[in-house]
Amino acid sequence: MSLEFNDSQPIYRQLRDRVIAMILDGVLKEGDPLPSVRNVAAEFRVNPLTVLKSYQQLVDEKLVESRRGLGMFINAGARDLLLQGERQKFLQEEWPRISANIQRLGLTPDELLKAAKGVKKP
Amino acid sequence: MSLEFNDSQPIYRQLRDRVIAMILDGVLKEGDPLPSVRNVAAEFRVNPLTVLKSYQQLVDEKLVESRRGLGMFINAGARDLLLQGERQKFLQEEWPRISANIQRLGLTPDELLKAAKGVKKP
DNA sequence: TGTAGTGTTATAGTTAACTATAACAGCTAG
DNA sequence: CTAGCTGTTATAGTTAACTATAACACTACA
Repeated sequence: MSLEFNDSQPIYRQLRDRVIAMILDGVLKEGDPLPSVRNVAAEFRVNPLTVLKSYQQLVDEKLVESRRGLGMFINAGARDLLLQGERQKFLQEEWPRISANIQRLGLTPDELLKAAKGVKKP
Repeated sequence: MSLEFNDSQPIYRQLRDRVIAMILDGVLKEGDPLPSVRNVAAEFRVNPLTVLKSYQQLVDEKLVESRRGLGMFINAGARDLLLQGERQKFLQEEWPRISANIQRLGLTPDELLKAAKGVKKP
């Protein structure tokens, strides 16, 4: 595992997004523990405080709960909360800028499909 | 004019993106001068050095040329350079993450169209 | 010539993000 | 109780981004 980081956003926000993706993808289910602060820090060769900061964001968003001595756990209802919140956030704050960009660059649906994450038929 | 800034990226990069958008949109054509460092700084209530930094990025990318005492001017071929470079950059570095996100959130083409920048038929 | 507009550099200070290192606090399995 | 895993806090230092203020260098134009 080496998943690199983008310099377009602070690491702690990228870590947060990664957990959120895992929840939405069902990799992490409600009640599951997050990978421990120290483990993640070691895995990505990052400072434990940076990981902690990303996890505390998730706590602030009511998505996970922290139990001292035990770990951080995904709250009940976290996925639903996300499907509401993140959808709105994406549609209102990110997508308008992105779609404007796509038009500007004259990108076609075909090109976009080919460049999408998982190419359906290789 | 008050166009606000996003906290997801440094201001100087957002300013750079704004100029690039203007070039792609044809608002700024080759040979045209960019709005002056001081003007932009005043307009967005931002430090002149921040604006300068964004402009110097554009110089590094061979998109504009600086003539001391005169201003900064858009290079010949800038638009073509962009249509090549930015397309690749977008398709390779941004779009995969974005399309994964769209799938994850279960967003439909219909919702995306409605939320796009310019709503075609209101 | 001088003035007003350009880009550019210098100095210096604040804040946020990240880092290293270490210790503290709580839980559980042996 | 101890060892080993959790989260958490403390201290302190580096770097990038941004800010304020000022001066310098160059060009066009009246």
